[in-house]
Amino acid sequence: VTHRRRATINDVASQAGVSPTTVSHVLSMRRPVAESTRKKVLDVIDELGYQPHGLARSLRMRQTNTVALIIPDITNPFYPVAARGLQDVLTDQRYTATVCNTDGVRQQELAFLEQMVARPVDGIVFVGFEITPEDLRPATRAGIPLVLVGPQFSPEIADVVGTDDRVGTAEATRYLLDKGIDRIGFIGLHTGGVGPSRTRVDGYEDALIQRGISLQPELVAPIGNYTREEGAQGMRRLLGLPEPPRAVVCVNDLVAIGALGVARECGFKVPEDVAIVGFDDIEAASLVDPPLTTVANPAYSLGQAAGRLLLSRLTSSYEGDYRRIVLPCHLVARDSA
Amino acid sequence: VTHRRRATINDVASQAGVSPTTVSHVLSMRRPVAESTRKKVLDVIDELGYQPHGLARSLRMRQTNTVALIIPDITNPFYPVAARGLQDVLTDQRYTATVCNTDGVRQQELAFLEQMVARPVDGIVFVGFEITPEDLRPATRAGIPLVLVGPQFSPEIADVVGTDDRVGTAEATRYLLDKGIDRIGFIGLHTGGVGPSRTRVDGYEDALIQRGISLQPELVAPIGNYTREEGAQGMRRLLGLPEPPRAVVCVNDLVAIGALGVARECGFKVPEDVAIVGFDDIEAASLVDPPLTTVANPAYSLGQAAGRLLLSRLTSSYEGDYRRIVLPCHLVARDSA
DNA sequence: CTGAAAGCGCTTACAG
DNA sequence: CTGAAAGCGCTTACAG
Repeated sequence: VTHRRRATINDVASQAGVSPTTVSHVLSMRRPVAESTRKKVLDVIDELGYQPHGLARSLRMRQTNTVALIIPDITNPFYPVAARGLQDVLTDQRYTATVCNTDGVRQQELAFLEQMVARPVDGIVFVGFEITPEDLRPATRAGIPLVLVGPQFSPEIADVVGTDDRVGTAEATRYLLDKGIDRIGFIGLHTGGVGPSRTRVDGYEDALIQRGISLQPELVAPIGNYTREEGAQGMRRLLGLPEPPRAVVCVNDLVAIGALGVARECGFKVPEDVAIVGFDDIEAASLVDPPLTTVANPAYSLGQAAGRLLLSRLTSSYEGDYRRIVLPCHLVARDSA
Repeated sequence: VTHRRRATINDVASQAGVSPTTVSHVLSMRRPVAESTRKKVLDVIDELGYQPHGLARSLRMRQTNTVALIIPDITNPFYPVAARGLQDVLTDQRYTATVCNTDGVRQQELAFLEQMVARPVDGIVFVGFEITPEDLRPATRAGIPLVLVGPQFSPEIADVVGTDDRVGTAEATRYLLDKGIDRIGFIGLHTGGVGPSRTRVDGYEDALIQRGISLQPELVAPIGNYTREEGAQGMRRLLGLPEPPRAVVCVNDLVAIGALGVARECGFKVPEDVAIVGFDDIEAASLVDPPLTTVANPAYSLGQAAGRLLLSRLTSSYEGDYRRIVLPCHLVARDSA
């Protein structure tokens, strides 16, 4: 346990016989320093193992090089990929990300937002389910750039990135209709706030309406979380209907995989008796039996895009209008539908 | 874009007609404040929307409430679960985690370690592949508590948590031997540093030796990364042998899933022609076809344990010897072996 | 080419 | 019950 006090810039200065000002400048190179003193200072820095204290520098420079990533749950396989996209972009500019899991619970979303604003971080990437523009006030008031992730947001109060999932689910639904199936269900209308499920349900409805098929409310199964368990539950409800659907569009792959399990348990053959399509194309989608037909969601690119939007305001000092980036998604036809 | 300057403790103080000292104390409750002034201060705080500046507080209190999680890749499904375990423990004590992806590259591991020490963070959870005790000097010198994750570490320089995977792979190997298979391969000896693969190979060898079966070096396929692709490659090599193995133990599930795909491509039936067992029991393991026999790795508990070890030094000011927590793992028999 | 001093926004001995 | 002042470790006008 041999830790002596960490060396400060003053230690370096006195040992090198110069002022802290000069030490600071040899490090930042923001003004010329005589070669001889520069060398001397560098030697002492090396000898003492001096490293500038990041916090002190941040306080002074009003810049922390830290960004918050607020998501529902890193354990949901969509987010690690998005997080990686974000981090790869941030790392290039020496920014790091603090990740917060909210479980999509409004109270937690608000708490983390406030905590991150208080710290403060330089920017926030927010994947919020229950959040409304009003809730973002703390961040905007503090002048902290924000990127909202989700197709349901409009760029009124922050930059926005999202997937064009309304078109995506519509495409998936049309794919089913084209197979001659017209009794199609949907699992995953979020019982809580608005959430991204709204746009996906919309796409599903778009396709049906476009083909002149009347919407049947009982074919839409709401769930509280986007997990296998809830997907299974939703599927049980749908299959328990007097006249069960012949195909089901799911709000995401996890839910679809849950539904898949239940279908088989209940003796339904997939896709013959009931076809299933997911959303996201997580790694597991291609691994289940049968491999899942799904809509590929460009998670990594989404994370990158969010990072770039943020960095444009942090490092390129962009101050223009809020922007909206909508990434296309596309159907990946496999065997479950 | 209506952000006025963030209110400081001085703003509150002057507006409330008291000293910053008093404002600080009504917030920290570390000394009594007259009820009337307390109320007055609270009102002003509310009015101005004042929130203490976390950085300033951290600098003064020498405590940042931030922990670094340094891992190879959040995209590898083992880590999100471990990260969640860690974060759930941290959140209770108002700590947050910054996550760093090193891709298991030594240079990156060192760079992030240094960066986090410089910040500084209060503690570090390190899942290092290429790291040696020497490399941790920057952290220990700075007196920053460290938790090393991996079965290959001994608690000489930091607290350690790991899975008993030597015993786990031995159990898996014995399971195959008990099925009458004695030509068994191993995919995933890491070509780079020591890494956790060493202990898993050891377990595999333990079981063979125990049964008096001689080790065949050509049956051990080294790979550079623990991915599906590399797993596939390793399997191709093994199946290309003049006398291919009848079963394969894989360093983790991703590798096993890669191997599974290749086996089928090459016309081998699993488990009849070649049995496959993985390690970790990630979510996808139960979803592939056939469902993977694997060794369950308690990722979430591992993350929790790491968090608790860290917090014991950060909040309970434990200063005793370094501890080592080894969590048991167990075989989950499914259909691939 | 270099330094003294102020200040980022807090907390906490010290004093009354 | 309360406040003035020092200090956490930096950076940066300002001055010479």
